Amino acid sequence: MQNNITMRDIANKLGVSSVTVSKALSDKEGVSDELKQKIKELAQEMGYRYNTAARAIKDGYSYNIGVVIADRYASMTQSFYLQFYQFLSTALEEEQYSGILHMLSEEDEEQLILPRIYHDRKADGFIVLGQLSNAYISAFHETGVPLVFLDFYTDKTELDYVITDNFYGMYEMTNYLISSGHRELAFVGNVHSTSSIQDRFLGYYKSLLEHHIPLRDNYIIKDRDEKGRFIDFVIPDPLPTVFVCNCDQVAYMLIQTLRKQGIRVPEDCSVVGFDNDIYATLAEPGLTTVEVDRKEMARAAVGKVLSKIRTNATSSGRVLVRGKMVYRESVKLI
Amino acid sequence: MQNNITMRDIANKLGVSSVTVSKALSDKEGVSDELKQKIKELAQEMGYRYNTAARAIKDGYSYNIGVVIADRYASMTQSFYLQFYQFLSTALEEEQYSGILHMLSEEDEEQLILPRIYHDRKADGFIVLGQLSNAYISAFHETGVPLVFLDFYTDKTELDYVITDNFYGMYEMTNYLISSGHRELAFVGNVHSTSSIQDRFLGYYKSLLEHHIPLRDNYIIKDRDEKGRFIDFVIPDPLPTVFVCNCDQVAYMLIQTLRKQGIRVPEDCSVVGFDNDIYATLAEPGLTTVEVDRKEMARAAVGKVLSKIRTNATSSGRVLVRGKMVYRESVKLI
DNA sequence: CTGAAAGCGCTTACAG
DNA sequence: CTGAAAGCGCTTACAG
Repeated sequence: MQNNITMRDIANKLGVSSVTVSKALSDKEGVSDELKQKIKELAQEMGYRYNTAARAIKDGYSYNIGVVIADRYASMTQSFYLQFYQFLSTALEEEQYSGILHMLSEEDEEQLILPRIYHDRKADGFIVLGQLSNAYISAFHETGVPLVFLDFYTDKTELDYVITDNFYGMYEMTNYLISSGHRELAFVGNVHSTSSIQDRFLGYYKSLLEHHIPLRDNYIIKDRDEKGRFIDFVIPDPLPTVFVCNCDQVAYMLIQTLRKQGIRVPEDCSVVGFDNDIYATLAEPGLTTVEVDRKEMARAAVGKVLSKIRTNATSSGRVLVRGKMVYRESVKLI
Repeated sequence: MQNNITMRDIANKLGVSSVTVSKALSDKEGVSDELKQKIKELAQEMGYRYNTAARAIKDGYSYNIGVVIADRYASMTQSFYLQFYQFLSTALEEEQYSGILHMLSEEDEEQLILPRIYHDRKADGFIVLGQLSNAYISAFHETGVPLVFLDFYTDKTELDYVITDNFYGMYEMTNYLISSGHRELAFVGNVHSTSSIQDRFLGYYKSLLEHHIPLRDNYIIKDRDEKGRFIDFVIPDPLPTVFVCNCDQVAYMLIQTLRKQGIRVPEDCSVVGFDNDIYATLAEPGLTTVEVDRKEMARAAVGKVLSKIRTNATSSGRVLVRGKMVYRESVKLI
């Protein structure tokens, strides 16, 4: 170890007690401003570093939050989750907390092996980012450790979720398309794959209902199987005027498929996405899409897990964070 | 807090001392196998969780390693770094360590503010993933905390680096292109931007030298400015037979630029990349490239930082990890 | 405004 | 094979 300066070392140098140093460094009452100042300066000078472990052993808090992401999301969804982590990290720092990122392997998920940081008490609570198996979620929840699920939800009502308002976002998007003159709107996504896709679909459907546009079977196009592996699109004939894709990546892939068939976007048909991630700008033309407000979601998740830790509250529920429309060139006005 | 079972609780239930429980749970000598077994079972049953903080305060180790990534890499290079972190995380877990991921903001980097986890002693050592400013690197190094730099290096010889063998990888790639009949090879990348690009360029140049192919000024094409922001390509006329790009993303963007000018790949000219990241398969045609062995690099970085922590060694040096060629359709044999 | 005492949960000698 | 004692670095009452 490079330096092991303790409060006592500082105290000795100044001829005061370590209690006084402790109070000074954490800005507590009961030390004269003058002494406080002197102590802080000396601490800085001696390269003192606060020993979190010592505090942890007293108050029982590690001041760390575990962030759990399944391995498979690391490769699949690009920088999406790393950026999410970044926002979490920023929100945590504001509360003097640190994030311990735990990548959950498929084996551990299947065998219901909780993160080591749980068993080591290295984290006071956990934020689970992205859908996991129900069995794993239950196992985790049963430990009683403060837990918030981010970016997905399940049918378990006793848990806490922070999600983007998928339903409302897609509802708004579909309303926009209809107001742009579209009447033949296909949805692209496997409705049985994730709760996000399901809700986006329902938002789309609500808009259709409100506008008395019938839902047509061949206008619901699968993009992946139940395990999340992408499959080939079945392009309906006749073509809809717009493809409402459940996410930008799928919109991106769809445009490629269409191009191969000689169908131009948006001249021959329009395409929209959801997320406003890298694929939205990678696509040609750029995608009209719904931006997920990850910053706000991160903030909400951190707030929730910290309040569970602090108040031991068992209140649960879903927090819906509103997204916002981003307009680009992939939609033709009719 | 949900559960606060301590070793003493277990000891009391069994009528033994907490010392015995401590020994049993950490598989130390001096407890009969029978008792050991009983203690472990009861611990499991009572939902005992090991209190790392208590150990930390004794031996001075947090059993955490800080992983520092600059914010800007989160958005720029896709899942590349998250996957890197995943490998680091796996390697750390094997050593009973956890990773604390710290996203470094641009302000903190400029103002030389070290990560909170450093000041909190929450980590025993650090792995810095991706290039940072020299001033920041120096400030970090001067603290004396065990430190390993991953995926880049600088001219400071007293530091530890783990990098991919950029030089050798690009040398091998260029050799392959020349053996495929190419004689007009342009390099795409700003040689003054990062050490990786510079080394890849030098590997390319070494191959040219060995084959007595002259280096031509207009065949060195800038892809970004010194700050790393991408700029428009200046396509040379006449066209080279192959563009040797410093990374897959740039190869991807170049192909798009070429396509707009009506130049087909690989029919009219070939393009190769480096990294084998998402852009290698996103590109059409798929890119022939060099795969970086991030798993091995992660393992090497973890090994190095842990040995610095454990032995307090000050030995330093560069570890070069070999990449491997990946052949796809973007190269035409001449 | 300042400090002596006790204790957080564990581990490390050491004694039996 | 088992356990009493001391101590890691801090904070929290409490006394002066």
